[in-house]
Amino acid sequence: MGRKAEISQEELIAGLSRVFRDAGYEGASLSLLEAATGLKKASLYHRFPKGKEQMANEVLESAQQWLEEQVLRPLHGSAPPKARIDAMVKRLDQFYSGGKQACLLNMLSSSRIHEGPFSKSIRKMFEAWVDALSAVARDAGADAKTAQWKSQRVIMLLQGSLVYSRGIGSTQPFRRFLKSIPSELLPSEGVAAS
Amino acid sequence: MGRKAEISQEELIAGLSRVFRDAGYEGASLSLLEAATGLKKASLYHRFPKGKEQMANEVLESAQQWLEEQVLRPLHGSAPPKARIDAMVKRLDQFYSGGKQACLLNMLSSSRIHEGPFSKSIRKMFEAWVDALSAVARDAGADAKTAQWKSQRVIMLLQGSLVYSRGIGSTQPFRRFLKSIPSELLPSEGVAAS
DNA sequence: GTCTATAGGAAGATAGAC
DNA sequence: GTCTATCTTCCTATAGAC
Repeated sequence: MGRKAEISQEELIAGLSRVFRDAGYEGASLSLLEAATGLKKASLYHRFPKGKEQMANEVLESAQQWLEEQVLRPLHGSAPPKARIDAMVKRLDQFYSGGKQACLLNMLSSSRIHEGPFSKSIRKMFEAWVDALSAVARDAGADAKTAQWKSQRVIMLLQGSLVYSRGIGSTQPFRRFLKSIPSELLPSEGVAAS
Repeated sequence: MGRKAEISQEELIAGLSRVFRDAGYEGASLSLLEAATGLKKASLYHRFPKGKEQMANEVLESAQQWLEEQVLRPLHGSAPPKARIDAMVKRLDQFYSGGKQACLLNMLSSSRIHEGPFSKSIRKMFEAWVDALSAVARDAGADAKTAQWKSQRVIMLLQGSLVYSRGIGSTQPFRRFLKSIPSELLPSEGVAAS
């Protein structure tokens, strides 16, 4: 076991993640992954024997873990709805670098690799996220159906604002969306829960 | 000049478009493009001497033309706001095959090809679309700022609903979004314009 | 655990027959 | 205008030295 400046597992995944997020699965060539991690192809294969697909899978798992710990857990907490939402907004702003970084769930859901080895994880993440948001909306007084609907809208607006921001070359739509999240999920003025 | 069952320019572009829309730029290999069009690589190069990038460009131009003729023109028309919106909804449903087909503006805006030969077209299409929607919202009584805001939301929801639909493997979010467009753009009950 | 070197194949692109 | 055949480059993946 060598010592020296071996790259940490965390930094490694972070580097790979950056590439997958802005090039997509097919666009993420081993050369780009080399450049982003500072590791040579052969070294990447040492850590990920099953190659690029395994790299993408571990990046996705890492994102899943981040989502659960940093977003879903706070959302399911017992703080007031507004506080839970504010916590999520803060994390999202960091995670997407204020709108400059794309979402893995978008970038990995096309990959023509036999209809998708990532599909299942992606679907589960979307569903868990919507569920967590629904819980907040219900706690804020919405009925189940309304809560679900509002939550799906927030997820769609998140994805859409990232696509739109990238498309027009400005992070403004994403940042505006972040600020609008509370009003998307919480009841409008004067509507109190029972 | 041979006769026979030569593929029409329209069908050709349609075939290429399908591939770019569900595989993205990097994922759209010449083999896939061959399969989708029935033309061999060399024949594709005969029609598109600059190769794949030109194919993507012409597909994008064709989408732009579709957008202008089928969506922007009706939106800028003189029919009642609700009718103009309904016309757009109908076209969108066809164009995205009820949510089964992705949007070029999303799928082509990552391509790592020197920061994007498509960026300019994509930005212009987004902007033109938002402008057209804004015109409708203003005609329905919204002030300029509100109209712009609502229009951007519709575009984000469109993109987001497609991403989300693909992610969870169901077209339901897209179809629900389509039905919600009028209420997104038009003033809510009882709020009359001056 | 990381590297250089290279195998093996698929990708984008071209030449030239028909 | 379309094809088969070929070229070159890039990609994924492996072998083996250190």
